[in-house]
Amino acid sequence: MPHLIDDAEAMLRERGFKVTGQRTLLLQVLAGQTNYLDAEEIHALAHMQDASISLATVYRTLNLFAELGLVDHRYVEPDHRREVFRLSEGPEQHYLTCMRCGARTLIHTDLLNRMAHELVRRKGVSVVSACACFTGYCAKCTEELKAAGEFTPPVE
Amino acid sequence: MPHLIDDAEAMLRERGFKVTGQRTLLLQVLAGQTNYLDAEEIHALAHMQDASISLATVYRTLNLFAELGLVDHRYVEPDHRREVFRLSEGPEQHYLTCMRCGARTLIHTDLLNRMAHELVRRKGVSVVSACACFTGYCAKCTEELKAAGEFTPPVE
DNA sequence: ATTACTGCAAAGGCTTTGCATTGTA
DNA sequence: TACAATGCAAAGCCTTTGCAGTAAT
Repeated sequence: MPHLIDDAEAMLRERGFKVTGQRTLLLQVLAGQTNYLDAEEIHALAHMQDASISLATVYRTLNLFAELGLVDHRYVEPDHRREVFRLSEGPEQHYLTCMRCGARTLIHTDLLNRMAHELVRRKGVSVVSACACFTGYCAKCTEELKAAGEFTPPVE
Repeated sequence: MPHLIDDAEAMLRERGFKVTGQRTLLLQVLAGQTNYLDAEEIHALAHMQDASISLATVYRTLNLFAELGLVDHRYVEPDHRREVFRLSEGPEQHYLTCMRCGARTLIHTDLLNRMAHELVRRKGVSVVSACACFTGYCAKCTEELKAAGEFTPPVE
């Protein structure tokens, strides 16, 4: 875990960026999370360690990290309103977001990767990032809605 | 094609909504397009027929149509900034959007549908909509970048 | 005659940006 | 000492909303 942060800082220096307290702090915050968080959530966590860090810096830093490939950034909520971020180590994660309770159900992405590969092979394009957003109801809400007879059968 | 509009208008009436000139016009505009368009593009097209139609009405109408299932609405651009709309007849379409020239490459969605079905089967969830956004370079730009030696091999 | 719908302009929510200041190298 | 990075506040961008007026049933 500290490894990751050291590597990231080395990368920053290598590319001529400065290693500031804010950048180190944000790396620590991100390293402590496995889920995707939005900028405000990340800011709130960072703020506990350094009350002076600004939201603007959080945005600027996350965007820099994304450009450097240090973080994944995606839209996960059904409304695609806010972007979410996560350190980019580890496997890609995709979710189904529940329209009723907001719960996220993790999705295996082997099929998504297959789609990307097929695209490359068949169309000659290059895929830089793939994002899948599923919207619907989580298992619990699906049950409850069925039990209540309020269930309009969805697309599938 | 007029069929489609008549059906939509019948549906509006059935559900207690009024069939206004603006709604009919927007149905016509949408019926004349196969691609996804954003609200401003749709407004521009409608504006040519009725200079008094407002962007607010376009948004309200598109959202109503989406709730009624008359239009698909999704985020297609890499930045996910603006939502795009299309009449929901016809098969789902997904794209890879080129980061260099903006071109959209159509993607077959059988694998995406398989993903959705697997999700339902394995996790007990219900899938209402699935959205896949691929970002990268189109075939032409991939070629050109390779030729220019400017190509950093992407994720795939 | 109702009551939904529209246009306008203002507000909302998330993100970016200009500028003076601070801090890294 | 240079110059990138920061904080603050303002602006940007897309979308929604309140309200008074208009139009569909």
